Amino acid sequence: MDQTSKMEKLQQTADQAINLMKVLANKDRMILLCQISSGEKCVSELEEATGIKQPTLSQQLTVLRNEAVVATRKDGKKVYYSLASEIAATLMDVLHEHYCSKL
Amino acid sequence: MDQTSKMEKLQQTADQAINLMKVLANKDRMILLCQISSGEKCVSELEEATGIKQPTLSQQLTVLRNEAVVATRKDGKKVYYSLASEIAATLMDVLHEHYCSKL
DNA sequence: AAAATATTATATTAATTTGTATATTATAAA
DNA sequence: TTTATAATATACAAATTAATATAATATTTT
Repeated sequence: MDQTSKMEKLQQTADQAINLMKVLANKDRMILLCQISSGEKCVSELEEATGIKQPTLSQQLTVLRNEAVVATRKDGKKVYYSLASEIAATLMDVLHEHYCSKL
Repeated sequence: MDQTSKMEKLQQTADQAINLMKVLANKDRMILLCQISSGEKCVSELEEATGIKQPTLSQQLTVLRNEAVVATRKDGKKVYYSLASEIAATLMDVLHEHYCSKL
C-alpha cells in the first residue's frame, strides 16, 4: 500500500473515531452516558437525575441511539436505555477512572 | 452532599472531560495525534505525512498545545511535538486498539 | 383521557473551520 | 552585516456547522 492510500485508509478510520468523539463531546450526552454507565435507566429517571428538559433529553438520546452508543428496551410506557457500544463503554471507563476516581 | 451539589460537581467534571473530547473530535487533530502518538514529530514532518496545509496545521497544533495534550521542543528552526497528556495518550491507545488493530 | 416519550419545526446564538495574508525566528549566504 | 530563505506562528475575516431553547404536536401504552 502506498503512502497516499495509507493516508486515505487512516482518514476513513479517523472518521469513525471522530464521530464517536463528537457524540461524547457534549455535556448533556456525557452526563447521560455517566448515568447510563451504571446500569440501564428510563427517560423519566434520566430527566429527574440530570435536570435536562424532556425535548432536549429526547433529542440527545436520539443522537446516542443513532450512533449505536445506546440501545433501548421498552417496558409498558417506559423506555429503558443502556450502553450498547463496547468502545464507548471503555472510553467512559477510562474517563471515569481519570476524572472521577477522586470525587 | 445533596443531590443538587452532587450534580454540580458532576457537571464540572464533565466539563473537563468534554473539553478533551472536543479536542479529539476533529479530523485534523485526530490524525495529528495518531502521528505524534508513535513518537515526536516536527511540523514539517507532520505536514508531509498528513497533507494538512501549514496554517491549518499550525492552528490545530495550537489547539492541542492549549489543552496541554502536546508539548513542544525547539531545535534550531524546527519545533518538535510530542504527547504530553496521560489521559489523551490512554484514549488514543484505546481508539487505536479498537479501530486500527485490523488495519 | 392521561402518562411517557418522541418528533418536528424554528429561532437564536455560538463555536469551529478555512483561507489569506502577514509576522516571527533561526540559520545560511553574499 | 545585510539579505535571503526556511520553518513555524499569528491575526482576522468569511464561511460553515453545531448548540440551545422553545413550542407545538405526535405516538404509544395503560
